[in-house]
Amino acid sequence: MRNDIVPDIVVRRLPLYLRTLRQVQRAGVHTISSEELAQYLGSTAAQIRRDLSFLGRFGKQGHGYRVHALIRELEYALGLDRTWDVALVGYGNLGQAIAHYRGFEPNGFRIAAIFAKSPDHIGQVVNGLVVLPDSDIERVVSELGIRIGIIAVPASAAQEVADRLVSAGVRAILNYAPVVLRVPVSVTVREIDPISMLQSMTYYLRDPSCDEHRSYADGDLTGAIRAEPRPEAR
Amino acid sequence: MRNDIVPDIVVRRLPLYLRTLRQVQRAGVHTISSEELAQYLGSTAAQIRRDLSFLGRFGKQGHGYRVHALIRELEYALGLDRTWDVALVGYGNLGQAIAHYRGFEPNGFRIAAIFAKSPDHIGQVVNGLVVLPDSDIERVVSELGIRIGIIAVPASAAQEVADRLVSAGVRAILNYAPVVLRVPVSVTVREIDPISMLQSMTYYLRDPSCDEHRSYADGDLTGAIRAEPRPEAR
DNA sequence: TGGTGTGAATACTTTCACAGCC
DNA sequence: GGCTGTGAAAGTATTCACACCA
Repeated sequence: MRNDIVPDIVVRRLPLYLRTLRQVQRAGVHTISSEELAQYLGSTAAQIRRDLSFLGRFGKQGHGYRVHALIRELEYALGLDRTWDVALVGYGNLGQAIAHYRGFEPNGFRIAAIFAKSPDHIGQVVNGLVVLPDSDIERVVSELGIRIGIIAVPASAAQEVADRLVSAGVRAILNYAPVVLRVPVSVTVREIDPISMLQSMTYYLRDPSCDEHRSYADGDLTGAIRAEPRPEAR
Repeated sequence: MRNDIVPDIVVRRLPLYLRTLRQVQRAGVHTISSEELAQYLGSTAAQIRRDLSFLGRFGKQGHGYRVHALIRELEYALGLDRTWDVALVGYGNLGQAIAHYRGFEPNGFRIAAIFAKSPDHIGQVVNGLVVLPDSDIERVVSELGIRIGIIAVPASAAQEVADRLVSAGVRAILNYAPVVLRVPVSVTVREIDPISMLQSMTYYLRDPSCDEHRSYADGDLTGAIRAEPRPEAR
């Protein structure tokens, strides 16, 4: 296992490799080449080989990768050979949708505490979990040793929530609020911002007539996994 | 207005600039320097100046940028000087949460049609909109001239939905399903995948003791807007 | 004086292409 | 023969640093 630092851009792609490998495994595939995997991912064989080489040498020349073994390696590298407790803050529309989402558990994440500010929400029960007042964040999160937080509160409250989570020991935050959070470098933040995504896509939609800067030349696929989807092509 | 092609990575940052500018505008600020804006964004002044220079020369030496004028320029560049109709496909937990989200309209997006597969969902009414059967996608989307789709269906159905949306004329897709969609290059796709985000963050959480590759040297902030948040620091 | 816009330098990422191995 | 792992090249993105300007 090489421990050259793995670039963050590579780390972000690893879960997609994992997801795809699990999929082909379910389909009964035991061995896969970088070329085949690239096909599934809309990526390139070279990129996949390079990315995986940051973690180690898992392939067999002439054969490709053993799907099962590679899944294990990725799970290990990503720290997914265990279950992670998560604290959810916010129980409005979005927070409730997140709390009811059934995709966390099968992927190794468990919502272990839910916090809200509104008295309407506090005390509600979801999946056997009582929604707690946000003033309990510090105590409960640190008592449970939770390292991951999900922020689903309005923008105006997000920074305060982030500060509390961090002071309670959280070191990874999934932020649904449309604000840039200020956190120490020891904390990783990932933003989910549908509005920004829509707003950046409209750049490519404006004015479908004067398209001279978008000359969709080849029949290539989007390749959502590539560094830059380049909807404007070459 | 320069029309050098704007790199996609820059296009993706423009909405964040817009969001921040609107925020400071609400706070009564009329003029802002790249340095101040960078402060708000956890970015750098040079990056902001470079990014904006792809769109034109909007600043005044010695003064900075007029907030109002810059907002207008960004709105124009992003095609946000109008309202965009959006088709939502999927009306499960997630689709319902999206349908009820109040953040689209104030940002220039309007859910103009909702489609579902399940008979339980078809016929329901939200915001005066009847949930239609997904077999209507082609007809309704093309009749309404909708160019933007949101996919909130299970992974197994996502590709088929994408194909239908595209054949109905959609050219931008916000995809909540955990699959890589195959679409023509003329279509832009942005993925929202909380599980992948969590799974990539756990990379930085494994094994808090042997931290030799993470030596959070400086007191820098996360800078979620930078190309690479580099939680592993230098 | 203070801050923009941008060449030039640096840093990072992807792709090419091939030696080496199963 | 077929496919990995990786140097080297090419391509992008960020940062520096400064001429220039209001």
